[in-house]
Amino acid sequence: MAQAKAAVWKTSNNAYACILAYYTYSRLYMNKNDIVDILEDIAVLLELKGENPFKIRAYSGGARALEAMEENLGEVIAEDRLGSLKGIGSALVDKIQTLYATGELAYYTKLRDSIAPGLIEMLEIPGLGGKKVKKLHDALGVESVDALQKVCELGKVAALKGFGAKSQEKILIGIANRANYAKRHLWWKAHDIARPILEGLRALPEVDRAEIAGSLRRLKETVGDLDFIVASAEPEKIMEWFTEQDTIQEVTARGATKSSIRFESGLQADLRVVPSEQFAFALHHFTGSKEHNVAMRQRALAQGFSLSEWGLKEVSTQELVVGASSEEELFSLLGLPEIPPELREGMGELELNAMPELISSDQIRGVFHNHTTASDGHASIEEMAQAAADLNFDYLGLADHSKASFQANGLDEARVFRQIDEIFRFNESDQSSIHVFSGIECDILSDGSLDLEDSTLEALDYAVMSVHSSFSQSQEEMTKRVIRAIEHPATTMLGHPTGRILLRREPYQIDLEKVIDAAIANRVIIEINANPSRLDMDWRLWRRAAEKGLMCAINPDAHNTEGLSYFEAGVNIARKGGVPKEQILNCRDCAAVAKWFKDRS
DNA sequence: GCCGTTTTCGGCCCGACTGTTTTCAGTCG
Repeated sequence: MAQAKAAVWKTSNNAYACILAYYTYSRLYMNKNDIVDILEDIAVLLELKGENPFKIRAYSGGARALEAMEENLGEVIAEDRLGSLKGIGSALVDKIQTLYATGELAYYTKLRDSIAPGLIEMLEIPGLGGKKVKKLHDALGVESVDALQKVCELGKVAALKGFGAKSQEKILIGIANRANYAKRHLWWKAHDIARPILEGLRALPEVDRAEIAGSLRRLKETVGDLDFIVASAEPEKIMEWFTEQDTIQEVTARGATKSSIRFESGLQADLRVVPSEQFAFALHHFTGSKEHNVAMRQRALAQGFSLSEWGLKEVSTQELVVGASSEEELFSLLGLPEIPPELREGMGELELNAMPELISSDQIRGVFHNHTTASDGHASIEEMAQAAADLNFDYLGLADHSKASFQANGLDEARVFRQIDEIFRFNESDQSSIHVFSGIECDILSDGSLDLEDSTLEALDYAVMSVHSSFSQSQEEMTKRVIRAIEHPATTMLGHPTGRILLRREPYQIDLEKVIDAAIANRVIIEINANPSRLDMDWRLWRRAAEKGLMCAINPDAHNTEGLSYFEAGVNIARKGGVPKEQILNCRDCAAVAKWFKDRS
């Protein structure tokens, strides 16, 4: 349901008008994902209409069936095979074909027009579903969140049959916290909250096993909520411990085997306690992703089994197959090698012949692209080097800003040479337990030229080139600009290639396919900027880019000593992208790195 | 609205939890 709500939000009002105009005037066929969104919208709208729940389910089921279909939609329609998909009957065939061919659907337009947009927004309030929203609308004439707040404050909701004082209070709290609750959270911050809870759970004597599931376990860059899965024969005591954590703002559900809590940041956490024999299945199910689970269930069905969080059943007899004590065994029951959680995104991981070897943090020998007090950092060369040594690194790269980044106290030519000198003296001194490479984070100016003289860049060990200005250029201009910088002989690495700030700033327009090809052709490294708010370049692009030969560097972009530890977030992304260690510069020793800087091999 | 079929319509995934009601409806995942 959460997904259906999101879909409505996505295609509501103006957005839908844009999609419609796009397909109406472009003579393009509507793509599969837009049709899936519309089917999900219809399901939500029907819910608000108080329609037959099975009809509603038929629409969301149809959306899922369409989404899971791997073949080309145009071909399937042309060959008249749409109706043979399970979950898509004659009515949906008609609607999907109409949408595909015209981009429009009168049934949908009429349905949308009959429902106040405010009602869809009301579904975002926890505890309110289609039926309750309909009741609030029918009984009290409520058509917006604002109106709902007013009737709650007047006590009218509590007087409604089926509601009560508690429901009214919950709605008011839900309205007040709506922005927070809808938020996603950076993996790094969510992990900080989750780790002590997981450790606490594991320390309880009643707990056999405990894991964190969901997108946190899959190492997604942002996380919606936390899912803890625990194996135990005594759920009561675990529930008690979980719901009495002092970091909790609110307990939103507390049952015998399932509880939900909310932290001050708005982050929600669910805990499920299952018997030990179900643990592997529950952990796998709640780790997801949804797409991965769909693919797994399809594979099971093809072998005569039905897979769920409870276990693996024989379809013909409905009897449980022999259990699995681990996820590895679960995968093996379906003839698969164990797929690491971070690869479970429904992106063809079931079809991989061999699982890629994923790197680990202890293979990282050092990091590049970090700042000192010379520009906008908060620690000196010595302090940063000591912090790097404390992390057991063999080397540290320092890359302060160049002069165009005036706001960051960027270095001009003279200051660059002074810093090179300081780093040289540091490396020669007794206090250096690790080697410091002298680098720069040089601005790529708006025309693609570089912010420092060639002779200055050549005096450095390496140079990271980054865009820090003119973000609103067209995709064509930006792509050309960045590729020009990549083609400069002094360029060692490209910094944060899209400039995105997660949950805050969209990436700038850039054709990364072309950028990747140019980087490969020029032996230029693209970084994984490991700042938890960036994680740029995105993991979704890495598998294919690495297969084509792109080199990677994991760069914490640290502005203080603590920031060096962000490299762990970059390791997560390299794992998720399946980048092999041979193509990660940080996995090489100091001499090999120096060699790469010299001749790029 | 889909499916399967005893072909013309009945059943549809389901368990956990909350709140309101006192046996159940609605929400959530």
